[in-house]
Amino acid sequence: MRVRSFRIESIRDNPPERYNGESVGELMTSSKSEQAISDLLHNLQIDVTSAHRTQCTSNWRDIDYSPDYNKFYFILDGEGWIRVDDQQIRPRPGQLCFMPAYTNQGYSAISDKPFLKYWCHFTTRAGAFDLFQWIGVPYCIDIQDKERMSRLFEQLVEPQGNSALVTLIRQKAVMLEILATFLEHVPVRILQHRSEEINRLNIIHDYVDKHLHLSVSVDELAALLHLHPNYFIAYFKKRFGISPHKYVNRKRMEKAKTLLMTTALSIKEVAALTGFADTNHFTKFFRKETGFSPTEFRGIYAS
DNA sequence: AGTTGGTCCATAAAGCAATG
DNA sequence: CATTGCTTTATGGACCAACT
Repeated sequence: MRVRSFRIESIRDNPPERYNGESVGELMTSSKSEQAISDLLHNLQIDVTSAHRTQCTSNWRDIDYSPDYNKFYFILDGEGWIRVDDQQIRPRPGQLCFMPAYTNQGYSAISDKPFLKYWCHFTTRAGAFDLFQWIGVPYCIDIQDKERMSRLFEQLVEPQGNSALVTLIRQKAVMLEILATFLEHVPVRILQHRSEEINRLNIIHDYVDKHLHLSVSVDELAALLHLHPNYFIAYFKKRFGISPHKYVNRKRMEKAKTLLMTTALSIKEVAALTGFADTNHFTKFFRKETGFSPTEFRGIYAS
């Protein structure tokens, strides 16, 4: 049996950064935070559970509930009231409202002119949580190009495709486009209660990045976070949706692909730079992951 | 020489349950 | 929440063969 020793000495040169505990959370201005989020986005799973264009009635109302899906309202006309956590909003036509999953919400008509709106329910799974359990965004924004947003929602509501398969894929594509447009126009911050996890993911990311040419063991990574290897594996997988070892391998493949596309290094050299002592194994692994042998891949994608 | 592929097997990684 | 001991699973390196 392998004894997993806890190696304190390997921690010193890379101490985990403590989050400073500010209430607002960290604005995602640094590439460091974006890095962790884009790591999470590697296994983003998007699902649209419903999408409609609805003329609400005056009894449109629910004042206390917590859905397990996110919602967008794109207001076309009318007026109404929305609450997310303790923030109350009176959205106007032309505004896009976002209500994150797992937060307490309420909504109500407030006059005899209830909302006419596009709306959708969707999830954006990233690791253990929904993307919006990692990041915080404003709940209501003005949309500049209202025609375009209307078109997108129309496509979301009535996705076009010559088969159920294509229709579903189109719908996901449109949902992603709406999401991207939304995220493009809002400040994104790391949610405070997730910042420690984001920091931890960043520590792992940086270490793996720097040591990819060596073989990075799970024990080393566990030591970085001062956690027992067995616990670390479970922790990492639960939070980030991928086992540490698979994460490292993903990084190795990303680097291998880049090297194959952008350099003329031999396969042997690429293997060495991505932590494979053995070219045979590198080739086999690469084919398993990409469906191509390294030289095939280079032939297809190298510029 | 360089690359790809197959099989074997030691051991690292992952999973599990008990415990503090 | 985190650690620990134990079991199961999967990986990756060694070695060999074939092909360009």
